[in-house]
Amino acid sequence: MSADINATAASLLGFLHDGPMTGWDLVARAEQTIGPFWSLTKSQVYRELAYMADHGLVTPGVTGRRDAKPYTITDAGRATFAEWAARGPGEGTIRLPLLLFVTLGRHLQPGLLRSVLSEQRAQQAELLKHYLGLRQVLGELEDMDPHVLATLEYGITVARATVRWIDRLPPEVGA
Amino acid sequence: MSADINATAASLLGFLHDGPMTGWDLVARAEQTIGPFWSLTKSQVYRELAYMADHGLVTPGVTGRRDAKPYTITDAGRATFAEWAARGPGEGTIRLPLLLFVTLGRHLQPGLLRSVLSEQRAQQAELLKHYLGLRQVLGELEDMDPHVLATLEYGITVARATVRWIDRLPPEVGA
DNA sequence: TCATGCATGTAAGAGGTTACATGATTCG
DNA sequence: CGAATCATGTAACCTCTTACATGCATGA
Repeated sequence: MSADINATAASLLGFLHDGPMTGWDLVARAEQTIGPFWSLTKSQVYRELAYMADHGLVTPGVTGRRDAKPYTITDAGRATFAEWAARGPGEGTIRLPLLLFVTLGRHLQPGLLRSVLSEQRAQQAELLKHYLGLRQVLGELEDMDPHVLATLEYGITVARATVRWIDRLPPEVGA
Repeated sequence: MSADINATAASLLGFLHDGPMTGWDLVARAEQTIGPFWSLTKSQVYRELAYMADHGLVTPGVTGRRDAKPYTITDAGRATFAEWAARGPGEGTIRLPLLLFVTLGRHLQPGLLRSVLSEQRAQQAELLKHYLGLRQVLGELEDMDPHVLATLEYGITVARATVRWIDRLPPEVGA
């Protein structure tokens, strides 16, 4: 019946439940709230917005400052989103070159894997620190959505697990 | 100088360091060793193998049983792989609809998020059990590559972390 | 006024998925 | 003999990334 949408478009409809937003806003919002687990590029966003406007899932509002064009979700949009959500989250995509490096470790030049791992450890530790600071700040806000906090918590969990995993790697790895 | 390859092709070259393999073998190998963290489809594999054969990075051997065509990595292939590896692992891609669901939790029909989370918990717990069994078996093998074991360990770490994360989610999530 | 940030969009190409088509071999 | 598995490949399509092009607004 209603228009077919992909996961990217669906996520935009999801964000639009909070009120009208421009393409720019949507990119920023996604980046801030689920950045690492749900990437979006502006090209995708503008394309999906155009498609959805064509199909009546969103309606463009009056152009504001700097050509900003806010889109509002329609009833059809909400219905389409609900249908999409009812199908459940699919499998998702994970492609971690770091893990590929580890798997192929014995075919890499000596030392490369070790240096890659230690760099990665530093990055993850930094990220973890950043997340913890964010949790501190956001946790004190009055009407903070617990769902957004839960996503942050996942980031913390995974970053911490990754650091520990690197620390506990046996010395043969990368030797 | 040498041919430009993408990460997918590079991973195939990596696997081919272990000896000649057919496209079919490569898909199976990837699936078994880094399945969840490095997905490959056969279409991609056959495409990249053809491209690499064109550029002298691999050479097809004589067709064996059932049209099986084994590819052997060449010196140029090894050099190209080493160059690719020297550039380090890039950022990777992660796109988890589950996290999107959590983020958008308050816009989902009542109960949906909770049921999705409990299903996910069951899946992860199952996966964890599977990994632990695998570790048991592989750990006892004599000449098991510690790098492959390390990848498995990452899977265990992340699955465990995910289960705990779900268990510790505050009751407001999905309420 | 000049750099920076806001804001939209197009074009081209690379990468990835799905469906289709074909046939050999093995095992029960 | 029939089903399952091995094995290769093509075609169409969708999705995603990168580079390019344009211009308004703000603040130093």
